[in-house]
Amino acid sequence: MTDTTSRDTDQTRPGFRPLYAQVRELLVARIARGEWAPGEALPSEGQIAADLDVSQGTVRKALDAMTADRLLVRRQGRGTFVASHDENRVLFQFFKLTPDGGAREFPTSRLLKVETGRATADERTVLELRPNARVIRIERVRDLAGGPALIETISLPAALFPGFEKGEVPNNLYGLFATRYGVSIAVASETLKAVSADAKVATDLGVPNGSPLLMIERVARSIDGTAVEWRRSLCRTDRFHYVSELR
Amino acid sequence: MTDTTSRDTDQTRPGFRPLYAQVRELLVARIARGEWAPGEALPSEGQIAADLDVSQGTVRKALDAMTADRLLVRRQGRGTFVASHDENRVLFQFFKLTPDGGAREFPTSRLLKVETGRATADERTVLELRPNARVIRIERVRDLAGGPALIETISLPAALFPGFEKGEVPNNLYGLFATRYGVSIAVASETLKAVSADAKVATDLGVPNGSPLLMIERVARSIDGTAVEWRRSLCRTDRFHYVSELR
DNA sequence: AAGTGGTCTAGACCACCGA
DNA sequence: CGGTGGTCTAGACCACTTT
Repeated sequence: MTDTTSRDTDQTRPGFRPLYAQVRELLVARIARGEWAPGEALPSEGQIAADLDVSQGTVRKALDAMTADRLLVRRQGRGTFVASHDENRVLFQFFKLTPDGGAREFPTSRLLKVETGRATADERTVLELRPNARVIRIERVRDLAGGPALIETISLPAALFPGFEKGEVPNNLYGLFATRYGVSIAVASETLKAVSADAKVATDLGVPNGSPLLMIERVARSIDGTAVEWRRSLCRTDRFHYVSELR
Repeated sequence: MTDTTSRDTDQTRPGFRPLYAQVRELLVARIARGEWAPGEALPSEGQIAADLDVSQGTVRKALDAMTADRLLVRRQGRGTFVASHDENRVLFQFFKLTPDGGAREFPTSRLLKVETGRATADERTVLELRPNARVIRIERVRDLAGGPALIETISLPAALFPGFEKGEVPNNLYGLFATRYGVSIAVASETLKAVSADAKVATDLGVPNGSPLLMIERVARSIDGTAVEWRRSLCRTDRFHYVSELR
C-alpha cells in the first residue's frame, strides 16, 4: 500500500480520529473485556499490525500511549504485557503515605468490619449508582513501619463484585479486583484535608484525642472510566507523610 | 544516507544513548542556557533536523518527550514553543489547593516579610548549598475565594537571584524566576502532613488556636535539576482541599 | 538462531494556521 | 498560499531475551 490515505484517516470531517487512536481504543476495549489477563502478553507488534491491516509503526504508537497510561508494560526482547496490580505497582502508583525516615513500604491490614447495605446518598453520588443500589463497606486499620498508620473506610458497588463477602479480604484489594473480577483500576483522584481525631479514631490509631490527622478521600476508576471505589482514610502524620510529585 | 548505523548509535557499549536522547539533551541544555526564551518558538522540526544532521522523525521524538515533560508546548500549524510560567500553567501544575465548592483559582498574596541571611543547616541540606551560602526568605499570606487560605515561608538560594530584593515580589514567583533570571521550574516534590495551628499562625489565618492545618513542604527544581526553592505552606482545609491525581 | 521490542530513516500526505 | 506540526507507512538495523 503506497497510498497513505485509502482508509478512515482521510475523513475531511467531522469524526476524524487518528488511526493509532482507533487501534488504541480497540485494544483497550479488548483488554477491558478480559481478552488478555493482567500479566499476560499481547501478540507481537507485527502480529497486531497484520491482524488490523495497519503498519507496525501505528501499532507501536498505540502501545506506547497505553504504556504511558500504565495500562501496559513493555519489556524489550520479551513482549508487551497487560499491567497487573502487584504490590509494587499499587505501592508506587496508589499508596502515597511513607514513613518519615525510611523507604516506601506496603502497609498491613487489620479488618474491623465488612458489610453489605443499601447505598447512602453520598455513596450513590460519588459512585454514580442508581437509587436502591447496594454497596459493600469495608473498614480496616493499616499498619506501617510497625505501628498503626491509618484507618480506612471503603465503599464498593456490590453489583461489580458478586460473592465478595464469601471470600477473604486481601491486603491488596486492587489485585483481587483485577484477577477475580476483571476490574482493573486505572486512575484515582484524591482530595486531602487536615482534620481532628475524634475519640473512636484516636483510640484505633493510638493518638491523643483531637490530634491532627490527614483525611484522604479517594475515588478510583477502572480502565473504562467507571467509578469502582470510594475510600476515606484518616492518617497519622506524626511519623508518616504523604508524597506528591508535581510535574 | 541509507545506512542507519554510521553514527553514534552503533556503539556496542558502554555509553550507548539513543540519538533522540542526545538531541533532547542538547536542546534542553540550549533552553537552560536561555538560547530561546520562555514563550518563544524553536526552529521548525525540519530546520533542527537539518542543523543536527538527523532525520525529522528523530527530532520529533525528542520534542515529543520534552513536551510530555512540559518543557515545550506544541501548537499545530504554528510551531513548538518553550513553555512559560504563566498563571494558568502554575495554577494547574503547581497549585493544588482548591476551594471546596468551586473551581481552581489563583491565590492573591499579602507580603509579610522579605529578608536575606545566612542559610540555616536545614536550608543548606534541602537546597544543597555550601556552608555560608546566603538565602532569600519570603513570608506571605495568600487568599483564596475571598479569605485567607494559607501562610507560606519560602527560601531561595540568593546566588541564583541577584538583586531580588530591589524589585517587587510578584504573586507568581515562578514567572519572575523564568523571565528575569532564566530559571525555569520544571518539577517539584511535595510532602504533606496534618499539624495544629499555633497562636501566630491561627491569627494570620483567622482560625481558632489548635485548628488542624495542612502543612505542605515543597522542593522545586529547575530544568537542570538544581534545587531552586524550599517552600513550607500551612493551609486551612475547612474551606479548601488539596487535590492529587494518581496515574 | 529466532523472536521481540527499540531506534532511525525517508517520504508522502493530512490538518491547521497566518499572511 | 506556504509553512508548521501530525499521521502513516515501509524497511533496515540494533538491543535484549529465550530457545
